[in-house]
Amino acid sequence: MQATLSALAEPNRLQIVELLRRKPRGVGEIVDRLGLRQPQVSKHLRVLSDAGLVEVHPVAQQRIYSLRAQPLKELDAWLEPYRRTWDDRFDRLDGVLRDLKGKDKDKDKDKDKDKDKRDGHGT
Amino acid sequence: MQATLSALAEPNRLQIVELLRRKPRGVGEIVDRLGLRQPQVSKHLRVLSDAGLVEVHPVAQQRIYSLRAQPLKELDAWLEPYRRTWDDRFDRLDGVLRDLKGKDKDKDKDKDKDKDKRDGHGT
DNA sequence: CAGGAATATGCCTGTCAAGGCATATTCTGG
DNA sequence: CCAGAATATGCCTTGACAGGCATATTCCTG
Repeated sequence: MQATLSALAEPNRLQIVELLRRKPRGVGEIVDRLGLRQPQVSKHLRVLSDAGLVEVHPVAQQRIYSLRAQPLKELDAWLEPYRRTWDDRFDRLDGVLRDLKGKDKDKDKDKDKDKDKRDGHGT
Repeated sequence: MQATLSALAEPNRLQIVELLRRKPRGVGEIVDRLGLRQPQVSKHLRVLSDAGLVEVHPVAQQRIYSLRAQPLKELDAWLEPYRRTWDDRFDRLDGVLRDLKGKDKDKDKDKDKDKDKRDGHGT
């Protein structure tokens, strides 16, 4: 996840990924389309490859790079819990604010703290 | 999109976001939970804020930060075209490879290549 | 108004990553 | 084996950025 995000955070890399979304392509074609230098594209592809975002298939002296679905699926899965809150959770801010304003000394115990304890974030 | 990805690419920032997914929190609480130094947390929150990922609500001297849905929704939307290809498109690699092997001077039949003259970096 | 809590900012430093460039590497055909 | 195409690597330089720390700022309370 972290790896996926880091890899996609680079603009050129993101473009490469978007380019590969259509179909697999050789390095030269990517160089051509994005107007980048060949070595740099190779390096970006390396990073993407290390992140598992692309895979390569040699054809003669060419290397055809194609997208791998898994990392993006994981990103999709990561978004899942957020999707769930988009509807009702976000506007509970008011409640929290009100709660904070009406706080007193007894809150030192943090009664709502232990309920946060059980999270289970997997990334 | 780019901004969102860059912001989330930083591990601590990602953790902050995941922390805020549960509910809005003040800076101090984040500092406490993640074991980071306060100034650094403030800086990360600043970045997240600039990226539109969080918003702040002052309550006395406290600043309550909460998640904003939009950027994540956009990320979700960005994934949409990929979701579509996860089923059938990715294994068309064989076809492309076969195609490349059997071609001599026949370039790709894509026609959107004339607009790749752009040098800028785009979004 | 003073004191103090909660945050934000400024400055400095070390690290790391991206671009540029030359060159190595791999593969094909003759 | 040689030449050449397609791609990868190594080295160097520079800029962005995260962390550390001191300090400024804001706001509440007595």
